[in-house]
Amino acid sequence: MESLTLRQQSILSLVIQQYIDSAMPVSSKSILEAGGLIVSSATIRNEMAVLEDLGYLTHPHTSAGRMPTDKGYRYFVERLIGDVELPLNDRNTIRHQFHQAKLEMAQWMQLAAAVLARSLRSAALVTSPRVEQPKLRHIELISTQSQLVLMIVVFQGGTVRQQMLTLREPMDQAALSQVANRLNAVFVAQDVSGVRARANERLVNLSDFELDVIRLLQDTMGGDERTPTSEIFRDGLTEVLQEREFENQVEANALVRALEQPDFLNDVMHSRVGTVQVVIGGEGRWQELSSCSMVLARYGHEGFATGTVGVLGPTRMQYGRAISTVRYVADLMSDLVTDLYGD
Amino acid sequence: MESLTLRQQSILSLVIQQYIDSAMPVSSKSILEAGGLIVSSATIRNEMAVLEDLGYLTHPHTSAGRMPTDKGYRYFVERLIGDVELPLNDRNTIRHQFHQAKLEMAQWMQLAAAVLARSLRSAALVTSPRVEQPKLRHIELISTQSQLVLMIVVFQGGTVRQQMLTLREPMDQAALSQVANRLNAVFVAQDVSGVRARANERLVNLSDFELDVIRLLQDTMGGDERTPTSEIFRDGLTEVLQEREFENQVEANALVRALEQPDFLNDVMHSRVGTVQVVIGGEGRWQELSSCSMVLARYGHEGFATGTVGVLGPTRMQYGRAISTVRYVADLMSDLVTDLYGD
DNA sequence: TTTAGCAGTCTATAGGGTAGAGTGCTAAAA
DNA sequence: TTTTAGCACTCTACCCTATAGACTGCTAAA
Repeated sequence: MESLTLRQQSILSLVIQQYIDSAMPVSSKSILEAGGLIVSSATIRNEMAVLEDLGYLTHPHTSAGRMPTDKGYRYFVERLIGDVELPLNDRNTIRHQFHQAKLEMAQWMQLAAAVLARSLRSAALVTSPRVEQPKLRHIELISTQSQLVLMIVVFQGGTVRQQMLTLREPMDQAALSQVANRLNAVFVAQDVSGVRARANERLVNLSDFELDVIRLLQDTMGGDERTPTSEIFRDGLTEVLQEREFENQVEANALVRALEQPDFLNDVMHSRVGTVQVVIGGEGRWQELSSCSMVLARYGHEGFATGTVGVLGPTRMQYGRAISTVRYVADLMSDLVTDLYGD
Repeated sequence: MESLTLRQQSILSLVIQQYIDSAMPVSSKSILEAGGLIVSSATIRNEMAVLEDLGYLTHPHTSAGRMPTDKGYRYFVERLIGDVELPLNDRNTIRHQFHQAKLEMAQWMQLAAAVLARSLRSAALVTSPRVEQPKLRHIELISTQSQLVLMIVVFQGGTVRQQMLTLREPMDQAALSQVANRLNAVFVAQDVSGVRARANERLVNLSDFELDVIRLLQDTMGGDERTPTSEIFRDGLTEVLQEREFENQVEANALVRALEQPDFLNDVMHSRVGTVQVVIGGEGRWQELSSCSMVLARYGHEGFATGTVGVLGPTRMQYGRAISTVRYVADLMSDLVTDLYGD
């Protein structure tokens, strides 16, 4: 990333801000009129040509104004916008919206998505917090039909997972409850490795059915990485489809398809590290997002339980506002995780 | 609904079928070429004019072919398509897709939506089964932080709901477990009214905290109708946005907005009665769906636990295939409900 | 009641011409 | 060396017109 003169930085900044507002290529004259610079439009044109040579701006055609490239946005995000905290006013509005919700994780996540979507007029994505080493809190076995059992597993922190398993021979509810009690006595407060260790210790004493349950329990506790343990909440698809760049039906479809694909989303949402991260134009990795940017933030407590919140909009996005809003919502979510999961 | 001559019925049917295929107004000549009728195009034109007078067809402009009105589609669906069972081939394909899933309700519903969406190239909607009079199976209280408690309620049939509540004064986990045990002893196997009755019987013996828990329990069991107890699973938004009628961005946005609005969906999905129901053009009730049709079916067991599956596409929809596919998927889901919830 | 034939209607498309918004370049000014 | 005025040049967006062609609706005959 070359270093730009102050004047070049100002011009780049002005071009980007105007382009974000208007979605139209920006002319040298309109930069002049925006004030702030005391040079002629010809000088601005020269500087713009330089910025284009350096790869920060482009041209749709000869006689059109300039618009930012992904590299331009990147420079803007990393060097030109100060890292402002969200104004008190907005903070209050957002906190107020959360205040009305009951203390339930699922509700909060849906709400977080809604708040982000409406506040930033973008699509919003929120993943549920994933506990790194879940510990068993309670296991329950429920007979539903002669040969079918519903297993309900509650983890510390309150995550609940349910799973069916089939019986080789019929068992009544009393027998099932007895098994559940035995398992609870042994495995409660253990994580996956603890469960494995304790199961191995007492292999001889376990019935076939108990072994089945334990195997399923281990699966549920994170044996296989393929099953994503976190849900994804979405909102604001409408908002982002309003934008100019998605008037074109093909682009719009590509975006909708991407946002409908759980695999794709999991990929995107789980690859984030650090506090707030800005992904511009798919960053070469996700072709579907070539005209989109994402602002993502982790929430929760590293090494314990973490999730991701973020917004997705056109590259022509209000980065400053987006970054501070996403960060603020992530902080609120972190507080909630602390409340729900303890310290 | 006037009665049409056989020839009028044939023409209406042909117009609709061709329009569904091509999305273009259908001319008298193309009806002639489709074969089946041994009359001239002039006669067909006359009949078309009659069908237009009766309200079954329209005209975008004078020199264009005919296209069906909502009334035309309605007549077609109710009288002109025989009620065919889904071909064995398709049945097998669909059953095969479900076969791979584990026996978990949430997974099945997501899968049902995916199967419908792909099989019919439409948006698909599936609501989770709602138990009419849920009975308590187990209640669990988990301390997360000094003043916060997570309540987990398991209903008969395996539905799980979680809810937070705040303590007036700190309690440790042992105390909480004791409360949970007492409540389980009293309230297990009761429905809402049972819970209310038993709570009233022993009001004097209950602590403030226990009263709080019972109140929350009653809420959760369906005290207030506003909280929708069923989730909605979606898929295939992409498919439906591909259709010609949604090239127009305004229409497309209206549809996306409608499908993002939980209230709207709840309204639509819970208002169905009967086996398979076809809603054409929003039926005057839902303006957002003016160019859409829905094919909906209930699944589960009436008076016990029921949900809805359905697809949403342009009014120009393959009704025959849609009806038999939706019905077949609903039947499969009913079987699953029987398996999971017992008879 | 059906049909051939034809006039009339409307759309979709292509061609051509123009205004205007912007740039790039050149040569003079600072 | 940097900045600027001025101007030629480019490209789009828009409007106007003309035309081909796809259908219908009507009329009068079969």
